[in-house]
Amino acid sequence: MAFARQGKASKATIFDVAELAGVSIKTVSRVVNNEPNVRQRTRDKVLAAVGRLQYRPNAAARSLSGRRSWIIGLVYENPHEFSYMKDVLDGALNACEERGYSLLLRPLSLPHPEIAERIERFVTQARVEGIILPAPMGDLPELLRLLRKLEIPFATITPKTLAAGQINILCKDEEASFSLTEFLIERQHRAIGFIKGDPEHGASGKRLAGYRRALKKHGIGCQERLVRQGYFDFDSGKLAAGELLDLPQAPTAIIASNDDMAAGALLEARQRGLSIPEDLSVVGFDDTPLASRMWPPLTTVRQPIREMAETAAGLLMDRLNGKTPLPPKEPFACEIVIRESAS
Amino acid sequence: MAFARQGKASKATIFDVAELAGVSIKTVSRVVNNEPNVRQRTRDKVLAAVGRLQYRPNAAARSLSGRRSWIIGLVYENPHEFSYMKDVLDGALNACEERGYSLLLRPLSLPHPEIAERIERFVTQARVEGIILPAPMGDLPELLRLLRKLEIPFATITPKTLAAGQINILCKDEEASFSLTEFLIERQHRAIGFIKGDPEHGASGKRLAGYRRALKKHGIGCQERLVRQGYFDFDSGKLAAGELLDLPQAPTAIIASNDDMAAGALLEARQRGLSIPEDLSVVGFDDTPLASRMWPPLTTVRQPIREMAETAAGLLMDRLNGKTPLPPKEPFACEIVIRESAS
DNA sequence: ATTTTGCTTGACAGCGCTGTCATTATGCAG
DNA sequence: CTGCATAATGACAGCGCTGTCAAGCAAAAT
Repeated sequence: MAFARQGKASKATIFDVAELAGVSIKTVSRVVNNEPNVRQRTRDKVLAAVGRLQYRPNAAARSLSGRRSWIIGLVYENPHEFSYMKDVLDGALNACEERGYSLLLRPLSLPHPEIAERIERFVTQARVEGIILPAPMGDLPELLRLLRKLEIPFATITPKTLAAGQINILCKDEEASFSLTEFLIERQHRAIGFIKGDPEHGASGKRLAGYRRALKKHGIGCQERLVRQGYFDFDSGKLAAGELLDLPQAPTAIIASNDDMAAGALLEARQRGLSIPEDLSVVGFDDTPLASRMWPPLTTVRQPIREMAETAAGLLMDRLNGKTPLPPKEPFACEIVIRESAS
Repeated sequence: MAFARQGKASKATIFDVAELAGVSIKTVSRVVNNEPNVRQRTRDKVLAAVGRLQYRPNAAARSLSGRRSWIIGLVYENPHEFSYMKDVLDGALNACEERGYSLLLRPLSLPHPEIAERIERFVTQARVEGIILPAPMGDLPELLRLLRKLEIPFATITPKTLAAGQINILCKDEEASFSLTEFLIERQHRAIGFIKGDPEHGASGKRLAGYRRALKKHGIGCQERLVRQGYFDFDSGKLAAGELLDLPQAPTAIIASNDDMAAGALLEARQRGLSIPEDLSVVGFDDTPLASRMWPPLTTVRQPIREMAETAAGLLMDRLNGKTPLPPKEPFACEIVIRESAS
């Protein structure tokens, strides 16, 4: 049917559809929302009218009336190196689209003096129904307290400590780190340096634990001087690597708790004239785009961040819709990506 | 159907505030929206009540009633290397927060068979008021046609061709490329290879033009065999660099139209045993985090993407609010960041 | 045949806010 | 003081949808 569509002016409402289909608006509502107890014949009539009028329910009206905003929030620390967050974003967006939700973003820089205020405004104004908290947001007591007070359900991604009564998505960080360390041990490394991640992140402790367990299993004492603090950023990785390489008996391999720090370590080594991997092996975590673009390409651990975020968002929305949550999921598996920075 | 538990967040309504302040709801509305013609005394009373009740206007009600969604959309091509988009996102988010707007994202992968449908649904469902189109979205005829039909204002960021009657944000790509090329010429390079960007992006043509103009100015003929096609991604950069280095008289410097391709070029050179910058200089565009993390750190051009996006979003919202647009802005300036990949 | 049950459908009252327009202060010139 | 312009304020009708509840109706049960 060739309707002269006159721009946005001619927006069909539920009334128009009801009239065209010869039913009540309530029935249209039922069909559009896929509610049960509508005869197939009726459903078809309505659907036809919807198609003919290009009807799209008005989100604002739906929210106001239904007291549901169909919005979830993603609260994150805004990092310089965004690749982790990009995956989280992609996953969350995907899950939202599937279920007809919208996603609102709220970047934060930590530490933030008015976290509570900012988030309260965020939640309260847009009527956000639930929130996704990628690391390290899942471990801010003040934030968690606020969300509980507001009775806003949330889903954490790789938190340090599990949030009781909420959705928590994990991955096998400890095991991955264990395997990565063994990988190095198998290649005859005995002095393996380790650069820790930001202590605020859940992954940091687990990665360290995996490293220690592997050393122990192979009868290599873990020397504390080989373990240095980093903060998941390039500069701290470079710095920590410098300390390690300054040691009287410098390590022959360095495990950095993420790729950005590994890149820093690589640079530091380079500047000292070391060649990689001949003089020093370096490995990282996360398999960011950076890892495959560096020279030499970085051996690293790939986590299914995208899927984890998608799962987190999906379970959160299911919960908001009253579906009983599945039994707690098995943590996601990681995978070592072998490239050329270690031998 | 189970209902999401409505948190305590949604408490006071405009009625409560009106009652406490002893005025009508309309007056509360006026104060909250900063409308004129309210006596100071009254305004204070209302504000006090707002504070006491922690009142936050309900966005859905406001949208429904005011026929304004206070939402703008960001439609982007979802790239593997996200740093450009991260800056766009930060800028847009910032502008939105300042003005009380929400930002909705819609990633797309191009070419997309149902662009129009997807975007129409996006716009129409959430009642998006305006859209930000970072490159290359500003040059999709089908998309622009749709938005015009829907009467949705938009702002393009570095489009190839200016969108008439809309906001267009540009930067001095041509000049930056000119300077970058001169930088190389001053260092005695005479055979300078150029890897073009994705022809769909506005920046690609301008960067090429700047390169050509610089060669011309210095009396160096532009040899077409030194210009290769790339697509802004790592692999295409590597490939193009390979072609360039296979030439009988290979270039001594390569300009890649972005950092990701420069990284690819660097890898290719490396694999041929070339050392950078002694045997080959390589420069890029964008100053992504990658640029400073590579070895050697990349000489590149920094564009103020964040500010550009913030400006785009800001002007767009101003326009939506009936403010007369400022006279067309001067294109944003770029800056060469000199590091160690060229000499 | 009549009642019961369960499936379908519709009438209607809001949800919380803004736009419109009427009404009431207030200020100021005459 | 009076009258009139103008500033302040309020009454009220929706915006487009969903929740509630009651009514209609057909098949199953008695």
